[in-house]
Amino acid sequence: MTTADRPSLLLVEDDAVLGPLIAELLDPDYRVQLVTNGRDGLHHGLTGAWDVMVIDRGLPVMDGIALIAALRSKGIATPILILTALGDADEKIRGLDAGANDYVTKPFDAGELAARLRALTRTFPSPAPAPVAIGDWELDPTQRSVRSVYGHTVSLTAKEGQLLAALAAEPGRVFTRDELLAAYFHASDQPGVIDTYVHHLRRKISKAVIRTVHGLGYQIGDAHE
Amino acid sequence: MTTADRPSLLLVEDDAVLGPLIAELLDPDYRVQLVTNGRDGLHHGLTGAWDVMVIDRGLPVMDGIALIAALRSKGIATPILILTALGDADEKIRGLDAGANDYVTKPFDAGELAARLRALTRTFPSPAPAPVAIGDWELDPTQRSVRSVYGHTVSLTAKEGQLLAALAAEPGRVFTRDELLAAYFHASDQPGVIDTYVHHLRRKISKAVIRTVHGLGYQIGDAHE
DNA sequence: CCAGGCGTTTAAGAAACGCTTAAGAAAGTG
DNA sequence: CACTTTCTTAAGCGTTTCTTAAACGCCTGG
Repeated sequence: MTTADRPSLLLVEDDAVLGPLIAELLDPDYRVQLVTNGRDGLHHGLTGAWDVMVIDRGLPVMDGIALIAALRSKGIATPILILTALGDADEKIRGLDAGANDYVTKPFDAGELAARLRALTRTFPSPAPAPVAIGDWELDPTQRSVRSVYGHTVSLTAKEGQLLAALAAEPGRVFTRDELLAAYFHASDQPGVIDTYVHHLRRKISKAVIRTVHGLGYQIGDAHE
Repeated sequence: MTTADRPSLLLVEDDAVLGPLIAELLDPDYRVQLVTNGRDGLHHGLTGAWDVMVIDRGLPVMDGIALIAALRSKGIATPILILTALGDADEKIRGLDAGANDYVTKPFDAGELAARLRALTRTFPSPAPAPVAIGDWELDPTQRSVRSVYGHTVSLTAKEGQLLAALAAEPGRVFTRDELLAAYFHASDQPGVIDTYVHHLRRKISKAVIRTVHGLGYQIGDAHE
């Protein structure tokens, strides 16, 4: 997962034409995930770490208002913008009071939508991703450092952090050098780079954290204990 | 300051009829202070502790957009709603990008305005103007000076104070240059400005206060144990 | 047990990044 | 309006990080 990318946006829109259109419209500025009904919206909204959500008022399976109320009741504080054809004042009041932060009616101006999204993301800084546990250590991706269970903190470089995060993402799985290379380094790099960074990590953290699988690659934790 | 009463609302509206009308409309839910020009708006906005502001787009003495930009550049983060007759998309974009959080066009529905204000005040649970401790230093709430534990006082410029306050607001968190830039400087500024102010702060206060995280940004406190 | 492959460790050049300085532009002040 | 302070840009230089490469040691199959 790349960290310093565009903000992530969850778009819940059932219209088969409008959905992809809006997604494309927002694509230059956001990493857009499009889902087409309320149930999927709820699932993604609860499980993903979104910077902002755009939700259609009228949705199949689960209504937009109900979706927002459900998300808010679960403690999701992500800014939400309602996008809908229903423009009368009572509808707006109901949507905003359900927990939405803004309300835009179709037809909408693309620039205005973008500006309103900017205003929302500006005031709600993205929540920090959760730290990853690795044996006796804890990796904080936002800070690029690992802290041992007894308070000692070691700071990592960008590549060291990416490599460690990649391995820790699926404990027990063996990653080949080529997999790691393709995901986090330049395509032109030699597979030997990985060895070098594994060495750096072992020196900084502890030798036992990363295990070598001879002839295959590297692995973290969870072998057969 | 703020009692456990209704939230405080600063209304900047020059129309002699509409101003008192809106004030009366909002009176059941807010403690409304009405001023009728941009200069007074700026003065009240800077000196008072407001929960939310409603600002007219077209104002005598100082334009609404200019007023908002001025408030934001001084570090005022209070939610702002623009209320205006100018409804075309470009105007909205300009207003929102100047730092407003919402934009309502006249004629407006009273219930919708109230709902949008609720959405704004709900999401911003009122600022906490507490003095901030930074290592051996204490940052004055006015953000214009720091005092060391042994009485020595150093005065800061506005930007220096804002930068330090931003970093100190979340000790341990790493802020990227872009985050700091977006929050407290003009959008057109180069990220390098941050480096310059970090240098100024380190010279005025002490080198150890602000930590560099290579490739990411800057951080205060909470890293070396 | 030996040989060849594979992994580990070091070192060093290249590239990216941050620090510092200086100077012009803008804003504030009397 | 002139003066001072503050803000912003840009460029040179030093440091950290990235990548390559080569020497050395360990593992595994025959």
